[in-house]
Amino acid sequence: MTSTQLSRSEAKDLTRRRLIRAALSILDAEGEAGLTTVKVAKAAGIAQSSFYVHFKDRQELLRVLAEEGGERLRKSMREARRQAREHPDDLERHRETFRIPLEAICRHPELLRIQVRARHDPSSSLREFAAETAAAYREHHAADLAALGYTADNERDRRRLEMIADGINAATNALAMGHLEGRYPDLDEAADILVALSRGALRLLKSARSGAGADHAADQGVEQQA
Amino acid sequence: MTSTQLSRSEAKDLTRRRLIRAALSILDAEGEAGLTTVKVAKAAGIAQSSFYVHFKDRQELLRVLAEEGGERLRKSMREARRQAREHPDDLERHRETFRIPLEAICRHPELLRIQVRARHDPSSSLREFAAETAAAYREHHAADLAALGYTADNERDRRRLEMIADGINAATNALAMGHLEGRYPDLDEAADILVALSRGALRLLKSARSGAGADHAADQGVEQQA
DNA sequence: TTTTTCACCGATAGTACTATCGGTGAAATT
DNA sequence: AATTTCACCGATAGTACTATCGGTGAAAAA
Repeated sequence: MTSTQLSRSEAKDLTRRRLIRAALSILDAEGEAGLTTVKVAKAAGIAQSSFYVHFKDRQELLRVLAEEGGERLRKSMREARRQAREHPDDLERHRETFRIPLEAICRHPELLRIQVRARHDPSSSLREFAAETAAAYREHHAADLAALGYTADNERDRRRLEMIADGINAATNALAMGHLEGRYPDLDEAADILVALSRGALRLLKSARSGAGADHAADQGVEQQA
Repeated sequence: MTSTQLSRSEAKDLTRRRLIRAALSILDAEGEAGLTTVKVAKAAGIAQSSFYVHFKDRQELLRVLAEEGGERLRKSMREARRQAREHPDDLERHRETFRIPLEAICRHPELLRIQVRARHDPSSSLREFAAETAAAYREHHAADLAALGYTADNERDRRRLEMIADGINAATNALAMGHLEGRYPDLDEAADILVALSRGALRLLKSARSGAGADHAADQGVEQQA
């Protein structure tokens, strides 16, 4: 009953969408090694040879998946930032900055899984994409922290801010994964942990501004001042 | 000139070691998909068919690699803890707790890479091993934090401690990777960041003990708690 | 010395996949 | 209505890998 007589190009486009959707699902479920033209075509309901009507070769499918996935991720991140910024309360904004990415990951865990996997697999065709995505995440998170009022105005602080963002980012992924695996039932609690982690690190950053030169010799005095 | 007439079993053992060494190197360089009996045998200097003299099949090689890798990792971790505990000074010990794992990772980055990769690859034969290793890391880190004086004596605190350990662990990996990629030249600085991150989170843990009004979690009425 | 063992070899059957090719019928164009 | 286009099909060549098999010579055992 659904078929409203499709034009040829509409039908082709639909098939292409089915292929991509099937590929994404297989990629998540079986990994890049399990993503074969046979499986994708079968899952999309066409002959294996017809796969090549839509993609030049297997590589091109991977490339398209990377673009699509990247676009979804970026969109998801933009939306998350927008939401977080809306909160008027300072503390609440800080917390939202961490809770929303957690939720975003939990909404599309397959994208993160695929990205993390590709990032560490030297044989992956998606490696470049994964590296870019990871870098974008770092910068994104660094910008978030900066938006919370922790500006870095010299080289050392900028590097530290990037390290903190990198670490918080990794922790966010780990906690989101733990939540999905059922180990951490409460996402809000995970957000609290992230807020607490970032507080400690950002205190280091703040105090660094007042301190003098020597790299880590300085932090011996850091301890916990009021 | 090196050959001191080896006995047959000695020669076989040597070949086996060569196979394992070659396999580990290929696994790191090309990923699990690139690890073929052809490549491993060739790299070890024997015929492809002779591979089966040493291993029942490809799976068994993977299994052995997982065991060997796991053993090395555990040994490395044990040693790291031992060293960290030796430091008499409190602050220094806290710092060593984070610096030493960083160094351990940098000494054997291939083991972490392989583990992380396997952990996120559903098609990996090493997945179970990777999951166990990751769990061991979490517990290990939680124990380290407990050793620093942050005991968790109720269910909520234990769960939080585990989350913190998980997050710190992920951050440790991320910073070590960043160091290896050349983004963070100074490992000591990375250790400082980790100390700072943990400080903030552990403060949350402490304050939880003193009672009611922690940051935000309290308002959820979170607790069941006997 | 004679016999047995066995680590290693080359050849090859079997499997799974990628990518191409010519054919087909319905949609689109003329 | 006649013609062209093209999404899809089945068949298949080509490639890369796994795993087995019988053979060989030197070490080990008798």
